[in-house]
Amino acid sequence: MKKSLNSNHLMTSFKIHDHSICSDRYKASIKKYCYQNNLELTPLRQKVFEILIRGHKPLGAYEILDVLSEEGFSSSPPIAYRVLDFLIEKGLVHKIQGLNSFIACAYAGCAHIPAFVICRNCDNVAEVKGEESFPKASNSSLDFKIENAMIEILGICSTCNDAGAA
Amino acid sequence: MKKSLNSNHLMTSFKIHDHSICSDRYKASIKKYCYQNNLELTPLRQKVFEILIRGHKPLGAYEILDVLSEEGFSSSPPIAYRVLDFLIEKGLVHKIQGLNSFIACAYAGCAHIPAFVICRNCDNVAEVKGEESFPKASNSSLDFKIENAMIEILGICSTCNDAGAA
DNA sequence: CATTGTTATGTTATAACATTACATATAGTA
DNA sequence: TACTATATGTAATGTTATAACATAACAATG
Repeated sequence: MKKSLNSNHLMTSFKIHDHSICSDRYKASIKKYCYQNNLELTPLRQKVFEILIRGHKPLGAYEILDVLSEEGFSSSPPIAYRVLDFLIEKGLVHKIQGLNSFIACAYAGCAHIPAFVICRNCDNVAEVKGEESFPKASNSSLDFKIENAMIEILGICSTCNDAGAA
Repeated sequence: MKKSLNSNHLMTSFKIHDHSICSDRYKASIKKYCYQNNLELTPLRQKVFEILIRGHKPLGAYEILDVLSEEGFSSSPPIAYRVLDFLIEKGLVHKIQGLNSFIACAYAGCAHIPAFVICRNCDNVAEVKGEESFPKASNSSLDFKIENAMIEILGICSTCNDAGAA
């Protein structure tokens, strides 16, 4: 069985780890996805994605703009929002509504309902597959046609918990 | 067994119904809750809550402010946000993150993880209990201490679906 | 009954997040 | 060449939310 990107993602997001491994996986993942789907991975798009995968913390649009500005790119708001819209539409990035912020998809190219596990202490976020963790969110007995779902779980990760965070 | 407030809530939110029944239930519910918990249910708080329970559509803070203004109340932003913060803190109102809007709690006084079923056509929203519909959101095998969750299910309600909404 | 403390309300200004509308650039192609 | 589509650039504006400060209303206490 093929191992999906970051199959042990939940553990790594909240732990000290060699992030270059994550980073390389994300990069390979977006390149492959864009190539297979004939999507233009322009320098700007690549840059925004690269900024997002520097860590496991979601970034706000204006944080992304600050980094773009520092690194020589244009940085008026639509620059970020347009690229983010593109990446979100293609399923390469998700928006975390509760934080008004954005995070690279951990399962790009793999149909899923995203669910996020958010540590309120260290701000790291792990993505898990909603349909596995919360089956009813995608397959419900409700008299309702489900199209999409937002699942955001808040709390304290084990690392912060062990360190005694309130 | 005691019937909880709006046990058939999911059905009524999306259907034509005698809303005065819902309305009376919400009002009784907040009064009882405030009385039991020694909370001041001031005219402003009562008004904001009353505005929210006029229908099953969540309202944005500025929509609430417009109504307050029309109906002779002060209407600078903090007026609404402060009352909403109070009502949210007490569990009488929830914020729907995906819509930047607010809705009265259907299960006030009853500990629960709220989950929302949102029709993208008619904008009505039904609240269901997250821990019943999505048990893993509250009781997880994840190595993570869950404190809260936001579950928002998007799609088309049966009424809109039957009416042929795209 | 004056003082103090507390909770709630009121107002201005501004921060933070997001979009509209329009201009320019670039690449492919009839 | 000129037409088309896509991507990027920029100014202005819209929307959502909070900070900071001032006042009102009321209860508790000496």
